[in-house]
Amino acid sequence: MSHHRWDYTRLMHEGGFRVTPQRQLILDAICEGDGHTTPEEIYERVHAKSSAVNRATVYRTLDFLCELRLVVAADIGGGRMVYEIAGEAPHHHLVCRKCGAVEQIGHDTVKSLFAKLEREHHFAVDMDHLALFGLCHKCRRAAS
Amino acid sequence: MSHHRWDYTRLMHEGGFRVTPQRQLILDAICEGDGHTTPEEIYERVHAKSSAVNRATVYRTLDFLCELRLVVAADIGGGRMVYEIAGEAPHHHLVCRKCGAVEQIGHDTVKSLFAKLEREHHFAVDMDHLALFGLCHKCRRAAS
DNA sequence: CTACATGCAAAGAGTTTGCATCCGC
DNA sequence: GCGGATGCAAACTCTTTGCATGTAG
Repeated sequence: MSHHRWDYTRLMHEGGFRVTPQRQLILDAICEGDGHTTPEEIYERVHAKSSAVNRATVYRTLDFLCELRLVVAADIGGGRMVYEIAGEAPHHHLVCRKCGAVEQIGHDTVKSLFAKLEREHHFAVDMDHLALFGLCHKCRRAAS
Repeated sequence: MSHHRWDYTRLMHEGGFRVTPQRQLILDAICEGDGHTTPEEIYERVHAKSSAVNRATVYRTLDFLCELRLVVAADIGGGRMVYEIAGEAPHHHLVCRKCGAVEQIGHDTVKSLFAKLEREHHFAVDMDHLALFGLCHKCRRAAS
C-alpha cells in the first residue's frame, strides 16, 4: 500500500502548497509500519533517513497532511495520537490494556451503534477512529 | 447525591490510609458540578475553599481515589481526563465537537456493541466511560 | 524572486517527582 | 512518635510558536 496512488503532488500544488522533501519523507514514514504511528515514531523513521528534519516540522506537517485529508489522526487515549494514511476503509481499534495489542475492526461493526445514537439522541457521531480498551483474547485466557 | 453514602472514611482506614482534609475537600469538589470534572476545575473548587491545597496533591489524590474505586477517571479525548464519583450507573458521553456540550447516555445503549465484540472478536471491552465525538442536535441544525 | 516551509530555540500546558516538613492516628 | 501525606519547586513529556533563514515554484 503506497500513498503514491493519491497523487499527493497534484493535491498539494492545487492548494498552493509546496512539495518538499520533508513532506515526502513524513508521508513515507506514515506508510511504513502497522498503520498506527505516533509522532515520535514518525520522527524516528524520518530522522533515520535524513537527520535534517526537525520535530516541529513533523508536527506541522502532520497537521498539514490531515487538513489535506491525506492522513487521518486517531486519538487512542491517554493523550496519544496516532496517524494513518487516509483512504483505507474506515475502521476502529480494539486496544488491549494488558499486552497493548491493537486489533482492527471494520466500520460495519460500530455502524449500528452510531445509527442508534442518531435516531435516539439526534447526535451525529463523527469519528473515523474509535479506540476501545479492554482485554484481548489471549490476555483473558491468561487471566482466568 | 453525596459521596458520604460510601463511607469513604472506613474504606480509607481499612486500607491503612489517612483521612485528610485535602482528601475530603477533593472528594467534595468532585461531587459538585456536572459530574465531568477536570483536574484543573477540581483544583479551583478546592482552592476557593482552602488555598492550602497544592496542585500536586490534587493529582496524587485523584490517583489515590481511583485506586480506592471511589472515583472513576474517563478519557474524553485530546489528552483530557475527567473524574466522577463512582457508584453511579455506568454511562458514556456524547461530546459535541462544535459547542463542547457533553450529553450522557446509559450503558444500555452501547452494551450490544460490546457484546458483539465479545462474540465476534473475543475481546472484552472494559471501559466505564466512552467518549463519542460528533455534532449535537443544535449544532447540526445550525450547520444545515 | 517571492512566499511558503523549515530549523532552531524557547515557551507552553499539563503532569509527575524528590525531598523536607507536617500531621493523622 | 511513626509513617503516610502534603507543599514546594524542579523536572519532565509532548506540543506549539516566533523569528530568521532556506528553498520550491
